Amino acid sequence: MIDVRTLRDNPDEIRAAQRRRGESEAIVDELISADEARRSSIGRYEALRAEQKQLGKKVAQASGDEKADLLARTKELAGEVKAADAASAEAAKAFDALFAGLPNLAAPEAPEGGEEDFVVREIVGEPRDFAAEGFEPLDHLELGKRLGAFDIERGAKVSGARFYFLTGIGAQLELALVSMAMERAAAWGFTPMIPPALVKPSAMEGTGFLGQAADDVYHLPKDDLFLVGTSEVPLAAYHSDEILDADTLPRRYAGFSPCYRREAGSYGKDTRGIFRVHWFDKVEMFVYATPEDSYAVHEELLAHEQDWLNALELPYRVIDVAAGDLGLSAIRKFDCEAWIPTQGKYRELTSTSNCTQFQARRLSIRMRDGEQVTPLATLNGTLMASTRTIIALLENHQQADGSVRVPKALQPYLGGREILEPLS
RNA sequence: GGAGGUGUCGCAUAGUGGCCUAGUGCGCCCGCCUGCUAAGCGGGUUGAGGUUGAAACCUCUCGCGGGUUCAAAUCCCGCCACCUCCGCCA
Repeated sequence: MIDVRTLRDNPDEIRAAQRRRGESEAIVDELISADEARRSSIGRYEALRAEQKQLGKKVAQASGDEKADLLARTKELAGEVKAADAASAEAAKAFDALFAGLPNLAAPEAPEGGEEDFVVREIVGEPRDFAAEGFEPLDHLELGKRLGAFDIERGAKVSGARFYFLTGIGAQLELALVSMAMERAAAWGFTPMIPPALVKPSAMEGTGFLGQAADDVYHLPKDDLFLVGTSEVPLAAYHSDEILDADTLPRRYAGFSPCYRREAGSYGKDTRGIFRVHWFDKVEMFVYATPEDSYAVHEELLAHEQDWLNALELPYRVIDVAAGDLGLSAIRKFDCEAWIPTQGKYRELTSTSNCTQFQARRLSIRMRDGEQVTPLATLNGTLMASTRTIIALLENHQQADGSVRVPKALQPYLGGREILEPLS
């Protein structure tokens, strides 16, 4: 959530952000009146409660008729206090429900508009000219079959559509990528983490995934637990209800976990291969920082992501995601999209968001800076999303004979292999 | 899954219905004293919210949520976490 004081003192800033996100401006006025109702009901309750406490002390000292009189008044008061308490709790609940649905502001730098209105920040590398090389590139599914890297049919047999087994070199490739990513992250000052992939509702709610994205989340009703769609969720909740010393910031974590996504509403989209799946594994960077530092940290995360894609020798572009496509929590978001030859387009491989204090307020994560205790900023960024990284590697580094070249930086993690050969 | 125990301020502990506006010790911060340090002395030391120009002030916060009562750290119920034991299990 954003700072309530912004709502009171500067509602136009929120209206402007809502407009740029293509979201309702009317919610601002609803929030303002809900906030007023909430505050006045708190005032009523507190006045009654203060009187009750005062009289309670007198009761203890009084005796005889005096005590009987006081008890009569105080008994009546007890009912009023209870009613006022209930009324203020209800008003608070109404406000909170509305407020929780309000997205973060949008950075002024974020492009205005929807999904298609991103701005290209940078293009790195050049897509290969397969025609010039004299062969038609195979898509990742075909390459995967020849290499024995994954098995879609049996994934569907065992778990359903959009599931797969990574097999043979595919499984080895993932482990190599994970090791390489974790090792690099550790060298950059990130603490390697393997977090739980099953979390309580508060963690899901706090990171903002039960809003617009709720349909995309797996829920286990019997235990009221959620399967995370990214380790951002447990890594953000890791320090919930804590006050961190500002001197210890930024704190950088790199989490490796499975990610589960229902992909509701994506029927018929990206059905071929393992591009869009219900489960994949990912190494995610997560940083707790001061709000002032968050902008620089965001650039740092982007630089790490680019460094990673450079090491894998993939052609890609960086886009500045438009306000309407930021999601609930982010104020700004950069995606790195790798070139997928057989699709003839750039597709998202990594994404980094600055959530400023939005998640920290929901999860109650604060920092102590001298005398001040204030919410801190959280940021996240993908380092290595296994399936899409494997797709990009196979397609971009394929050779005319169906083999795949292993980029130099990855070779040590595959026992020095330079080429992945088709099975037979 | 079953039985029992524990949960109080950063840490340790006191507190069995009103004198708790939660005491004490340690730690920490500020000051005094002192060749320096230590000791000693005095003061401060959870967080959230309301109100205000600001301060004063008020409300909430003794694991969490309900209940009983005029009044709850204290009594009752539910939940959570941790510990011990039994069962099951990678």
